[in-house]
Amino acid sequence: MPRELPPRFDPASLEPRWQRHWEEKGVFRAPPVPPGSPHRTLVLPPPNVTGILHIGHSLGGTCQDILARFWRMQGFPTLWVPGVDHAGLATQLAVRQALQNRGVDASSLSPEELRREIDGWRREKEEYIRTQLTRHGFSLDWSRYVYTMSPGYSRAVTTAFLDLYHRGLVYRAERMVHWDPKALTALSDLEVIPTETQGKLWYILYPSPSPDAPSRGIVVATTRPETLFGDVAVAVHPSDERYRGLSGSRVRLPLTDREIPVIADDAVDPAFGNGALKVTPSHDPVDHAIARRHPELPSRRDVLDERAHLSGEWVPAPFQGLERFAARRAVVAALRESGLLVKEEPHTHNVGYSDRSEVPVEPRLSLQWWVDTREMGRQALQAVRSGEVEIRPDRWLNTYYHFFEDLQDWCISRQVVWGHPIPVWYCDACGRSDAADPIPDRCPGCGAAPLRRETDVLDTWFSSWLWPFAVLGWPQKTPDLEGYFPVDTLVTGSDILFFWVGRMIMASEHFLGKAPFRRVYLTGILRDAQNRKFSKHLGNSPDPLQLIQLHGADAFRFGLVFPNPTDEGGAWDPKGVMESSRNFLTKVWNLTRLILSALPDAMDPPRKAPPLGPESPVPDRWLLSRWTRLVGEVTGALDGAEFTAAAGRLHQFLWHDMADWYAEAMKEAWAGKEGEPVRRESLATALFVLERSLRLLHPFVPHVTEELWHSLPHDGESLAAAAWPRPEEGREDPVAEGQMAALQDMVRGLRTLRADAAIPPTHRPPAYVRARTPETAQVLDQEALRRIMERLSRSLSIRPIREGDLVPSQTLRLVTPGSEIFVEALPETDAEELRALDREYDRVAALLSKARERLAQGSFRARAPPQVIREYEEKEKELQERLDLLERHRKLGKEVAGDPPGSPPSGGSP
RNA sequence: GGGCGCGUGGUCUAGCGGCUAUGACGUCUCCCUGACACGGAGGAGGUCCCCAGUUCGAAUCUGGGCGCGCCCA
Repeated sequence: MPRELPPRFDPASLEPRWQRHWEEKGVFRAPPVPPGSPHRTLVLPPPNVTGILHIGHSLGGTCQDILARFWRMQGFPTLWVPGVDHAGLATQLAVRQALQNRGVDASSLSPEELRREIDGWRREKEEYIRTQLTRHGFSLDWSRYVYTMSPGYSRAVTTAFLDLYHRGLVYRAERMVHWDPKALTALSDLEVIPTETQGKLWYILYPSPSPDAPSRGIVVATTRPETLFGDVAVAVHPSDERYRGLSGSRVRLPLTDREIPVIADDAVDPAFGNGALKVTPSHDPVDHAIARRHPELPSRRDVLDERAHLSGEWVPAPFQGLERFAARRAVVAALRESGLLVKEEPHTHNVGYSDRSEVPVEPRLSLQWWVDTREMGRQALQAVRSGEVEIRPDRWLNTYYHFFEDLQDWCISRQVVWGHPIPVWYCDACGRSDAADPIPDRCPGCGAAPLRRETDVLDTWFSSWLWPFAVLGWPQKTPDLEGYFPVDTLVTGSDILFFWVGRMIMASEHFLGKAPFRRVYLTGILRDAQNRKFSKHLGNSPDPLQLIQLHGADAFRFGLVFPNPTDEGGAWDPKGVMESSRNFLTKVWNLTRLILSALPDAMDPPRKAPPLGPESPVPDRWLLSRWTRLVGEVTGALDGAEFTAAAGRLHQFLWHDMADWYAEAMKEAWAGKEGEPVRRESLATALFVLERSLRLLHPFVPHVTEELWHSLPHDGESLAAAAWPRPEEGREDPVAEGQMAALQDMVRGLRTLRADAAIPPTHRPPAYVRARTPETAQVLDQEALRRIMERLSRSLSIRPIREGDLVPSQTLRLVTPGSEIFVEALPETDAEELRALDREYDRVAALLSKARERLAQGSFRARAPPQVIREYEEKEKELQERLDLLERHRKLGKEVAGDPPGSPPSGGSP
């Protein structure tokens, strides 16, 4: 039953009410589906339990919720799985910090105690994240909630490891890794943030061993002098003239009595420094590769320990135990003292910082577990190449190809306590080792017990790459896995295209033989008003929950999707954006109030479109026609994941078409007597279009649309479960569209004239209008439309005239594309109007000469398609006519002071 | 250094061979007109980054340059 609405809406009271309603009705609970039957699936990229959701999560979640609600309304069984990620190292470090704030030293705890601490923390955060997601209004199926360290999910991780291990695709090897010397673990590439750093470049003389040598030595440029004790050679480019003949000779390693060879290698950049490179195989990946290419060189010579302190047999006594930056100062001082420091210059370069502990990462040789990605990478590349997986926007395709064409093996071991254990055992008695779950009590080879368990844990990405199928129950063949896999669209940020998206495709192709999703939609990365990424470090990311409390979830969601494109990111200023989307929602709210207040008490729910005919009011026919096209456009846009375009069309339609023109045109008719047929028919149209438009808008702003929908006559108990409209429900009406456009053209002309001439709002002069097009003439013939025009233009009367008809002399004049307009006015009001006439004359003259130029071109007439030539000719004619009228009006305007009454409007032609 | 992408009123943006270049925000003027001042009406504001080329015709296609961003070294 219709009921009263307050003039403003209060999201804080209305939103939680609908969230409870959906939850109680189980609207988001996905039904079981038989394999192969139509359905839709989404999986929420699991946020880290470490922290709280940020704006990027809100953006991705909103896009997914729009799809989920759209699909559900289209009638598809739809599953959207929520979950969180244990986020290994990140969580461990956060808890370590929290403990420290409480005065507890984490390293004093046993791994078991630390794990318990972390798990307690995780439960707290989990709850908050769930609240955050719920308050967005996301239509997640919480009965399918997944946590990556739950027993079920952990089984998927172990199964995946064992499978790869037994196929020989997981191996253990000593390689160069990113090492975090503070957290004491290897890091993935993702966890290393290249940071532009102001450093120095030191030029160091590596002297010749004997005084009678042809040169005094080689000057090497380096940013890391402290590693020189680990040098095994000096390398130069083979074609570098400066060092011709030196390859094969030897130089002395500064600050030691050792000698190292000079070698030639292509990897050396002759343009960097002096073109000579110190080769430190244990502490630089490039150097390591060089050393391996030269079998005569040792490929390992560690001088930094796991905490990045100088240590080991190669480090001279005075430098032993120095921390890396202290060591750097000490080495530079010693070099300066011994005269081997040739020069130092400022140098800006990229240094990798640990995203977790924020210290520079140390390249380090260490024994780690690796995934052989050659075959899986090939499949992941193929899945996208073949179109099995679609990437949107497609400009990311090249980036994706580029990455997978040069894929490196993947380091999956981490030296932390918080993560999935690696199911590998070692027998210290006989040296055997193998992978098994659970690990055996005693060694199957020699019978020794107990076995030593691998203490490294798995990289978090090794669990999240299984997400799209592990959340559905894999490795078990659950009904969800059989019915709902694969996922339709994966929505995530473009920054994890490789680290997550690519690896999920690898995993799915390998373990299930098909792609995990049909489409990937990459959202942009939002930035703040100063164009900085929203990030934890900068502390510039507002908590979405606060924004929701402040402005409402609906305004927040709409502001994320419109007007900034969801795939572009860019500057996003919460204040401005939220205000404008809230204004839009208030507009929709009030439009509903207006229609509601006009509605008769006993109005049926709009079950189908009113049967409008040629006799029905033009604005009603026009609105239904526009709406019919709107349905097609919004549906098409959502099918193509064009969220911003869909939102923009709805915004345009509801605000400008429906509220500004349609409601303004009809509200006088609505205020008429109960029984009038026009009134009833028009309100039926208004109700139908409004109710159906609320359905279209619902996926974007679910709460407010639900509230409004319930205030209108409606069928069903939830808008979220209402059917998605189809264009066939409406009707296109080109005639009404043409006439309405003509009406708008005239009304705009009249309004412009009033404003230009500064006619006071209370003054309602009569207006004379001559049609220049058939549509304009049709409009002027209809009394009802003239009434509407009078209202919209605040004219006393609209009087159609013909060429040559007389109008009062004291008139303002205007020529629009479809009409010629005269408004009775006082002489002193028209000075500005004359200036406007002049401006318009110049503008039209410019357009005309452009069109003329084109037509005068012989080659244009010879080569352009006839259709285009005709268009230009018509345009020229129209512009010419308009220009003539403008010219006459200008002349008349200037003579107006002395004009006798009753002068012809357009130059007095017969 | 290599690769990819993007440059459209003050800001963000649509358009991707032929409309008088779209819209939002901001700004200016007038208006509290019976849904809404979180509003209405009307303005001002543009070398479509620059230079060549292709074409009858270029914001749109091609090449080069400049600027910015991202990814990989």
